[in-house]
Amino acid sequence: MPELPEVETVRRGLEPVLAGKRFNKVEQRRPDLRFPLPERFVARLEGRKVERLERRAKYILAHLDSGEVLTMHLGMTGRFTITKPKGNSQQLGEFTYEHGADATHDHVVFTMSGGAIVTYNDARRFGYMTLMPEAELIEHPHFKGLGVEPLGNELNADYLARRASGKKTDLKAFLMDQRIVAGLGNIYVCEALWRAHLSPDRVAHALATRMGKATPAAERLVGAIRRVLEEAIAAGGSTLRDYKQADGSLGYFQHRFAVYGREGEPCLTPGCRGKVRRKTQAGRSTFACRVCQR
DNA sequence: AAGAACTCCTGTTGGC
DNA sequence: TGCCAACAGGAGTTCT
Repeated sequence: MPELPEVETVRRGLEPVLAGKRFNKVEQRRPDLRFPLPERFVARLEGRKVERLERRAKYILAHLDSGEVLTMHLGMTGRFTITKPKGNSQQLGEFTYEHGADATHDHVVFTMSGGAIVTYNDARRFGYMTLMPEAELIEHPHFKGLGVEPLGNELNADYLARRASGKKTDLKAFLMDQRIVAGLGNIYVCEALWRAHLSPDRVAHALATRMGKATPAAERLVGAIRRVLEEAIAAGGSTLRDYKQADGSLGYFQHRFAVYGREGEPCLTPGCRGKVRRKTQAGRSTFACRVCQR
């Protein structure tokens, strides 16, 4: 489900109920998600304190006082629900959800020392969790080849140009590749390419000159990626704030997309007369305007 | 060996 | 209304 802005929003929502708190009780309701849950999962968590909660790419990382790190990936449909001691619930995910309404896909439940009950729900079970000593994290297959954080300084036009150099794949696949830029997904790749006026079909190495130097297209793309992610995070944050005083429903993803999900509708580029088209690339829907994205 | 296709799983949606 | 194919914010594995 979530891309970087959604994962970051979930992290921010979880932080106050996890960071500095202990796992008083951990319920594991099935042996696996996408992969088997870690060995002795419950025993290694119970009694441990979360020292801090970080995000890397689309992973949420809980650093524990045992020296281990709990990593959580939400896959396509993973979500966390926080139930506060008073009984009202807060959902960090896509859909409105009344806590307790349907526990069919509630797979892991954390009861924290602050009193919050944090439930991981994942219908498709494409999400996963791992638990390992902090030192092993950088060598772990999930993290080792991960590309740069798009909101950090490492993402710049020269980096993109260098990584794109010689790559014959198209820009859509290039940007979806977590080894290049970590955290983008189908929606934000479509949105960033639209903002940069670049066709998803353009060959990736067109971002670089023959000398491997960045092109104006690479510069535009970097700016577009940063801005769309920053705006989305800001929107997620404000939604969460509103929610705290709300009654139990959360319209979480209210961000307005320029192309994603807008097949057949007019392109929003000022002065452009094109329509948004949808096509399938690598089994995923790509939305783009053929007129202003070249 | 890069690049594309296939796969895991369940739920929702839209067309007939 | 029912049925069924298509599709869904991901990414590891297996192919060509």
